[in-house]
Amino acid sequence: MNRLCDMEKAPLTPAQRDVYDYIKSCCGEGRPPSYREIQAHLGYKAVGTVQDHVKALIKKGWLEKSGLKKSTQSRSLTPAGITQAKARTIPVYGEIAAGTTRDNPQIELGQIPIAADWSKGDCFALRVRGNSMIEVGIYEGDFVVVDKNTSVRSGDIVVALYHGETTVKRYEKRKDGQYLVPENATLKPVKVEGPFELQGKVVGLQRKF
Amino acid sequence: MNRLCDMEKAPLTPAQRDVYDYIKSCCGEGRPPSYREIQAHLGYKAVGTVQDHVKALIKKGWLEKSGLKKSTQSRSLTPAGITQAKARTIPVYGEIAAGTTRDNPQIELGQIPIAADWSKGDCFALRVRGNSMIEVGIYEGDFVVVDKNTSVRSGDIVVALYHGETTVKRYEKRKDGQYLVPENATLKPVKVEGPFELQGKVVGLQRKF
DNA sequence: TGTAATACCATATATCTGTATGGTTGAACG
DNA sequence: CGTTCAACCATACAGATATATGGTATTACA
Repeated sequence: MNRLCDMEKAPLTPAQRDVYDYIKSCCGEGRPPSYREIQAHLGYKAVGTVQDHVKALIKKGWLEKSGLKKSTQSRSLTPAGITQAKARTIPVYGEIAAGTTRDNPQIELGQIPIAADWSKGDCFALRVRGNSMIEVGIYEGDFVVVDKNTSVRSGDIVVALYHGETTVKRYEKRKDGQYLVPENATLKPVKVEGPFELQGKVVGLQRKF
Repeated sequence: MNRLCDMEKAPLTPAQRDVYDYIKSCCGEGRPPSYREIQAHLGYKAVGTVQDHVKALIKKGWLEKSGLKKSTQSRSLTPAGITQAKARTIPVYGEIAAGTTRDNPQIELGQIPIAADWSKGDCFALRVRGNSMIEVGIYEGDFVVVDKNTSVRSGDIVVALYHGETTVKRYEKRKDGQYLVPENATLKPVKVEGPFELQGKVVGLQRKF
């Protein structure tokens, strides 16, 4: 299989790839490694060996030093191209519980990045349960990105809290009241009666296969 | 609107929240800060102040030290309980042209962020055209995230270049040959004959509403 | 009044970390 | 043959880093 991008980078030697892979994996798990951690992991007997490889990797454009100042360069090695550019991270909730009071808190499952241009406002992500929206391509397990502050109009897909349950539905304002409409032929629209809360408008979706 | 998260932990004092927020933001941008970086950022005149707050944050369960050994604890402070999402930007191609040579380069439409844990390998995003995969929730206009290096197995959703066209399909290896199978009842599987190329495996999807 | 908690400051130190310097070995190349 | 280069090893050191110790001032509380 040919390579479609990253052609500008010079190819790596096996030893260099080992070093690069380890640095990359460390960064993915939290923080960049120190030179001596790389040394230990790959079984070298000298730091200088790591220095040589890192120097080569930087020269070839595979690594960058995030440390701006010379004074704070400890653990600053990161793979080039992994940037925070125009991304922002938002919290992921497994479930939006009723009330959301101090006694009934939200559980944050993690953080996911979204493109900054998806929304300017206050957002969160919600893991979708159920198949009520499969006809618009929203599946169980997907993460919907929800904007809390955008005003909701009739026809928008929303996250609503109703009868103590959080659901993703299409919101419709009809003559005889408000409706939460599923996009699944086997389910029927629900007329909203009593208290309910619009948690926000769905502005995006992410799915991991 | 009310706050949806982080209520289960003991509440933070304003000073503690400042420290926590800074650590969290640093982790999102690449690497955890050192005590002295926290000190400088918040304008303290002593490291001990930071020590006190960090100690309190750990005790209350807001922070964790990822450094397992006592010997390597530099820059090991990370928010507890949440897997810090590393954002990674990948190029978006509108179309994957045949050949992909130096004379026929890829046109990069932009960059989008993905969670770094989606894939370790070389990735790109592709804007989906057509409705051949609507039954697995891939719609026109969606961005599929494609991993170039992951090995493709029968049954995977792939991006393939065939007859000069780039398509998203399910790849199947049958007794009588290779097939590109659409997930749309109105379309039929295509048996691959002649040259074709697997551009990569679809590992994720993003949609903007 | 005593005591505990918060929020600071000042100083000291063992260890970690990046970097510099110089050397060895073996393969590739003209 | 000499040269280059990748891939190592050994040692040294200035500055960064986490940590420990011991302060002061304020507030809250019983």
